[in-house]
This record gives sequence, C-alpha cells and structure tokens, in this order.
Amino acid sequence: MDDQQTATAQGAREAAAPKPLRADAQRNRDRLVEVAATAFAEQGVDASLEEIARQAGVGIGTLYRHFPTREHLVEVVYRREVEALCAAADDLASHHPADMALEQWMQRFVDYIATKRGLAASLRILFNTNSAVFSDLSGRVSLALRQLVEAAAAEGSIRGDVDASDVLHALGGIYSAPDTKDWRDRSRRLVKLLMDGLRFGAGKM
Amino acid sequence: MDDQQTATAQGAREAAAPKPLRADAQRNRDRLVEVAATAFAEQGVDASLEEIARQAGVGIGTLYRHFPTREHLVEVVYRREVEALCAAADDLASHHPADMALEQWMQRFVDYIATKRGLAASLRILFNTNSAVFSDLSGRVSLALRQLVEAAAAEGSIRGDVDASDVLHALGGIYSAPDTKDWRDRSRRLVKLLMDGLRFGAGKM
DNA sequence: CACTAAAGCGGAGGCGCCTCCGTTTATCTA
DNA sequence: TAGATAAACGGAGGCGCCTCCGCTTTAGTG
Repeated sequence: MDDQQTATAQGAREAAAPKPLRADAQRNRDRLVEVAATAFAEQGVDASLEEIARQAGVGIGTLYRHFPTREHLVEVVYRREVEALCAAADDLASHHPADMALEQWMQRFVDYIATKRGLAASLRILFNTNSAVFSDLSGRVSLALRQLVEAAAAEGSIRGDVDASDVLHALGGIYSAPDTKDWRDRSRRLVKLLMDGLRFGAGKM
Repeated sequence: MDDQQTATAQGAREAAAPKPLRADAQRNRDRLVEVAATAFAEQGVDASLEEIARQAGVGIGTLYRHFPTREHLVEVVYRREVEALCAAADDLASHHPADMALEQWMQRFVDYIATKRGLAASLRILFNTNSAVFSDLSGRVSLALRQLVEAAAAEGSIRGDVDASDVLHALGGIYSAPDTKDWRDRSRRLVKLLMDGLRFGAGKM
C-alpha cells in the first residue's frame, strides 16, 4: 500500500522531461560516452565496461547508474555517431559544390559503415529490442542524404531522375558486399562509379 | 567440391565419424546434455554453466572441453529435442489413425514451440552463425509433417488439396501470435480448428 | 596382470558483470 | 556563509565465464 508511483506512469513521461543532471553527473556522463566511443571502436561492443569506467576516471557504479545495461551505452554512442554523420551533411553542403558534397558524404558514410561491420549483430539486437531507435536513426540518415541529392539535382550537377532512396539502396549494396581485404578500396571505387553515373546526363532534365 | 572434410563439416558432423569417445567421456557428455536440457527449459539459455556442470557431477573444465561455447551446448540440446519431436511422428503414425496422428503431432509441436519462445533470440543467433543447423533441422521437421499430412490425405481422413507447407505456415502463424496468458489454450483451439478445416471435404477427390 | 601413452578430468585463478549501500558533494535555502 | 538534503559517487563483494595445466583414468600392448 505504500507504493504510490506505478511503473506505467513512470515510463510514460521520459521523453518530455529529461530532468537536468547535476553538473558533476553530466561531466561524468559525457566522459563515459567519450571513452566508450573509443573503446567500442577499437575493441568492439564487448569492450570491458570496467575498463571504460576506469579510463573515464569513475567507479563502475557510476557507469551503471547512467547506463543500466551495455545496450544503453551502445545506443547512446551509436546515436551520437549517426548524428555527427548527419550533421556533416550540412557542413559539406555549405563548403562544397553540391555534387562534391554528395560524393564526400557518401564516402564518409561508407567509411563509417565499414567500421561498424562487426557490430552488425549487436545493432540488430538493439533494433529488435527498440525499433524506435532504428526508425529514428535511419530516418535521419535518409533525410540527410535526400537533402544532398536534391541540392545537387537542383544545381544541375547530377541528373534529376534519381531519388535519394535509389542512392541509399546502392550504398546498401556496398554495405552487404563480402568482407574482403580490399573492401574499403573497392567501396571507394564503387562510390566514385555511382557518382559518375549520377553525373551522367546532368542538366538534361 | 568432392572434398568431404571441409572446416565446417568438421564441427557439424558428429553422426558420421566423430571418433569414439572413451567410455567415461561419453558418460559425462550424455549427463551434461541431460542436465542442460532441464536447465535450459527451466531457466532459459542463460542458465549457469557452472551450475550445470555441478549438477552433472563434473568439473567446469569437462563441460568446456565437450562444449567449447554455450552455443555448442544449446545446439546439441536443441537438436536432440527436435529429433525427438520428429521421431514422435513415426510413433504416432503407427499407433493412431492418420488424422489423429497428425492432430496430436501438431499439438505437440505447438507445445514444444511454446516452451521455446524465450529462446527465439538465441536461436536466431545460432541459426545465423551456423545456418546449416537451421536448414537441417527445419528440413527434418517439415519432412515429418509432410509424411503425416500425406498419409492422412491418402487415407482419406483429411482433404487432399493442401500440402505440408501450407500446414506448416498455419502453425507458424500460431507461433508468432502474441504471448498472452492463455496462449497455450488458444493455440490448442487453433490447432483443432485447423484440423477441422483439414477434415472438411475429406475424401472428395 | 603390469605398464604406458593418450585421453580425459576438474578446479583454481583471473577477469568481467552487476548490485548494494555507506560516503561524498552540488545545490538550495536561510 | 552555514547547514540541510537529495543526488551522485565508487568500490567491495558475489557470481559466472573461461583457460590452463597438473593429476587421474582408460584402453591398449607385451
């Protein structure tokens, strides 16, 4: 009878009010994410959480308070990286001609994917567990790509008869290619090839 | 390739020529599988391996020698159960009219699946890692089902215009239904319903 | 049998996971 | 500035994973 707050009420209101963290807590949290990003990149998602806490200069308890499970931490790191990738689209767009921006972004996208190949299984579990994460992130990516494609098409530097989802599919094909030694080089060539295809007939619309 | 001893074949073939174990080793191995089957059924695939070894009366080292990873043990247990399920098809067929054999087998299939719902994620990983296991086992299941269906159709106790894969699909639908409290009862009713549908129009062709 | 090599055993030890709770600290009020 | 208090910290402790290697048992051989 002492119980006042049901579990449902608790869960319903997390998106609305992320309640501000205390300064030290925020600092520790940021530091953990930073270190975790490096650790996951270097050693995969099985990197030791105790080691991450140690390198971040906090106790293991602090890590677990901020990220109750390994998956929580992975999600935050992963989301941060995808957001950085999307942000890069804007940056490239404002510093390069539209077709170059598109090409460079795709190159970067492919490079990024390359570092994540080993994580495929973990990410699939993450997405199954919480498919909102997946749709959110993949939505951002395709939005970023669409903007680049449309800008280049509008500018006339690539053809106008393709849309972003075609391009995303083409990139997806690169991703699912076998994991050979020269994977990265080949991907680079494929992106260039794709760009040539896009440039072909530019302005004809 | 005429080569029969590929690297993959090495692990997968224990039925063919897995060099005979020493008597004590075989005893321990059997005991481990036995205990593991119970433990996995009761506590899921995350059951403690040390506890399994303890209950089997062997050291943890022995368990790991026989089953280098948790997945190996899971696979053996899982395979054993599926084989038992398939063997039951023959048994039922020789002791009951064909349609009753089919119905009872489907009931048993569904019950079996019910106990495995929590394992879905683990099994998916297992199947991804070693898809030969999946195709082998699902092949056996559909073979067993096909024999039951065809026998009943030949006997005239169910209609003749359905094939086994339809039935398997219908059962699959039951499997993917939401995991409610009365899941088992409802599945039972659905199997009966399916049987009625199969009996309807029996002997007409 | 007795002997021996090979096969098998098993548990200590090192590491990582995660929880729990006594201690510390940032922030708020007076 | 001092005091109060909720928030945050952190690491000890218990458990499970897995490896490693010295000891034991089995299955052959003479």
